[in-house]
Amino acid sequence: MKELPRVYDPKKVESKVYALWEKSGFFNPDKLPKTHKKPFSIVIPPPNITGSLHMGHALNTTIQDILIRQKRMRGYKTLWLPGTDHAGIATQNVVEKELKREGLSRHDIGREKFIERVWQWKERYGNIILDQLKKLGASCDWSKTRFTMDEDYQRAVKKAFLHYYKKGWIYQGERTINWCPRCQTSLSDLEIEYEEEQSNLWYIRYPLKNTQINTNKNFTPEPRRRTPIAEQSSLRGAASTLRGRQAWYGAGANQRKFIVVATTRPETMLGDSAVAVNPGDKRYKNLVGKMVILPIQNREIPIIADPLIDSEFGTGAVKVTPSHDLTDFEIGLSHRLKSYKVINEAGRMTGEAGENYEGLNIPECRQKVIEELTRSDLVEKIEPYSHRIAKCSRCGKTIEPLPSKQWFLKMEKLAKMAISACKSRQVKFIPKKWEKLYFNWLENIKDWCISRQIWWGHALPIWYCQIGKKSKIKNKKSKINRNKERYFISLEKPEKCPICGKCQPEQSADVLDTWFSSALWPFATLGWPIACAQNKKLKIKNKKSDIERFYPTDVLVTARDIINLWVARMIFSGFEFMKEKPFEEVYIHAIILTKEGKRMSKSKGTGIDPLSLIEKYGADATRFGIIWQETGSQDIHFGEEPIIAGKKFCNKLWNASRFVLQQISKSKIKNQKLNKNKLTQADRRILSKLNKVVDSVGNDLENYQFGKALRNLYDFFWHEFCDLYIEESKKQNDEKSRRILLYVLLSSLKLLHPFVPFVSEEIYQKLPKSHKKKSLMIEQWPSAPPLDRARRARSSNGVAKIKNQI
RNA sequence: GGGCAGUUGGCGCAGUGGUUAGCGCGCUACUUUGACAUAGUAGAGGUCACAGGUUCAAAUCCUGUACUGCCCACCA
Repeated sequence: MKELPRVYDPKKVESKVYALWEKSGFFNPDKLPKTHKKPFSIVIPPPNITGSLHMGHALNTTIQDILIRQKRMRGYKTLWLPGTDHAGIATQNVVEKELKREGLSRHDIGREKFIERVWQWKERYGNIILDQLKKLGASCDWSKTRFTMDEDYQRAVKKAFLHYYKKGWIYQGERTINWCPRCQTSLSDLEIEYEEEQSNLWYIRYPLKNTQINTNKNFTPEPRRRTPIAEQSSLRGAASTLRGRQAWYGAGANQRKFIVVATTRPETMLGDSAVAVNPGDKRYKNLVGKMVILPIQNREIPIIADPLIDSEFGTGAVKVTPSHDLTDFEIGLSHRLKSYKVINEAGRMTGEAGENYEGLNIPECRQKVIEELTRSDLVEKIEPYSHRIAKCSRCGKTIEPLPSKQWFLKMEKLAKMAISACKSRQVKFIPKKWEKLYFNWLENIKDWCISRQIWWGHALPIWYCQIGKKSKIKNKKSKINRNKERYFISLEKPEKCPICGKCQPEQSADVLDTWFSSALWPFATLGWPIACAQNKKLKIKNKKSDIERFYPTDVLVTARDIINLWVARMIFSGFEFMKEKPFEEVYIHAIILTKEGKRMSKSKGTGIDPLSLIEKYGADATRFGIIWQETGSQDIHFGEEPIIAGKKFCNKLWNASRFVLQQISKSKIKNQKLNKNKLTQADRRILSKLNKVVDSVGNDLENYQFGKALRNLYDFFWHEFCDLYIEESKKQNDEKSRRILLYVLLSSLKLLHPFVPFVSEEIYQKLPKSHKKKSLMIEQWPSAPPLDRARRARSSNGVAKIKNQI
């Protein structure tokens, strides 16, 4: 036999071994040996096509690969279904950036050309991330790769939309929603991130009706008094500060001239519809129902009482701007307030803001408003204030709440379904503590704004009649909405308009929230709805479709940040469309942070690229190092040291194997039983320790304790096998001990394979033919005799049963 | 404001009641012996955040404190 190199070189091995696996076909459940019957399936959390592998993916992928490889070796018919997500806004932004380098915007080339451009981009770059998963060793069935914008998938999405629509759960509404002025689209609450920012809290005087205010343009106000720090901290808000100032809170309401509101956004006062106080706030009791004059706009607005107001904040009186604040919108609804839209979709002031302000951007307008109010002596004071500003999670720009016509999905019943699925333990979170986050969101759910004003995504299957607005409707039976705008639902492009019978209807310009399509992932990828429709035919032929065989899937592996964004939505979608959970278990793994415990971020340069780790240390070492640090759902402060340990370990494994291979080449190893009586103390010890590790690793993997399993294996292999037994065998130097060497090595390779698949496979392939199958992937997972602690404790007799297996 | 984690040798972490608290990386000394110097052998290094309590026994259970991190929420 050719001498193996002294040092394990992953570069020479990995691509070769991966090619061997792909050629074997064993990634595909239907090409596994016939003995693999019981299905075990995982659908991958589809990475964005814009993504490139980061540490989170590496951890996520490695865990799934460990599960799949282990189950495959245990004889399951394993399917790990890969794919990618079209990632609406993210992808659109990337392509827009590309256009920008050419000096173009998407509007320059138009919608159709733009979408074409995105597809081109996808063809070129969209599968990069999947190739990167291959570098890690992922044993996905690539023949089943799916994309959330595949033709079949698009059909599934439309079907789902229609389903909800028929149930009456989809409706259109004018609401104040989160709007990103840069991405030019609505965003759901979950697509928003908050950033702490230093700003001010402005205290503004709103004159009560019938109060003269100084509108003299030449009036010079007294220098503004900054509230001394001591006073600020000793007093909660301004209420107490002002209490002493008879002018505002004096003995009788009659003496008051103003009500003071506190705000972080003075520019929105141009769109105020009311001033609100808490109903229980005694300070303002007599003012509720009175009118104030909104400065600048000189509009009469009421003082109202609403329980949403926190009387502890500021002065306890708050300006209400239904158009530009989500809470204010709610208040506006319940008090039937008029809504003034003073900021437009581009983040500029509208005509409604007044001609002096129209066209200004937010900071300009803010400054101008403050100047104007100061001139009229209506600024009570300005306090420095730090608060959290809503930012677009895709582009990082500040969110602007805006009133906008959007499509919503009613969440009440869906949320209930998702809650009961988990309460009844049909779907289990591991670790269980994450259920809390899930319940918390579902129990306080709002309807889901599913429309987005971008171009890249699933178009809403909604069509508008072009002249229907004017004509009367006669056909009442059709799915015609009777609002001002006439629209209908159609999965295909309609030949002619069912409403007016004449026009060429236009499809809605909106697309669906990316997560609407991701929510269908576990079953849409397996062929829903087409495969479900065909199931009857297949039954006659005694065949089963993928969806029948592999749905529900066994486990979903993901991180906590998308529990609500994605996991919850998959759960209710599964029940709604398949009448069945999408997965039994949800394993929530750690998040990988920098060594200092900070978020890894590309822009800050704190990220570590797993590909460079693979390049430097090899894929096995990278997997090893990541899993080594995975201990439950404790966040990982990522250090490179364990990867170095992984590299060393691979080398150790390689060299121990070299030794064993040398030994067994001395004489032919026969497959016959060991004579128990001839076993030495060391023989018994290693066999017993092997049994123990088989047992514990099996348990650890069942319980998703990957780091623990790996550490157990490491200790066993390095310290028990290499340090003790190999050294001992050198002394023994007989056939029996060589047989034990081979047996323990082979067992170790099997146990280690899910963790370090490349090196273990490479070594396996070097074993004598009589001792191996086509690939380590389909070797039988070792099994230890049933755990018998009592007996094992008494003596090292655990070896009794194992000898028959050698 | 609410919730959840964490605090163990230089660094990153295991360890959920019971012998001298372990591991990786690093460090010190010696060893190139015929698998491996990406190694072997030996070793240094920790009052297990702090304060109480439960117990025959606590890093481990309970209570509180401090610090750090994360998440959620309609503090405008």
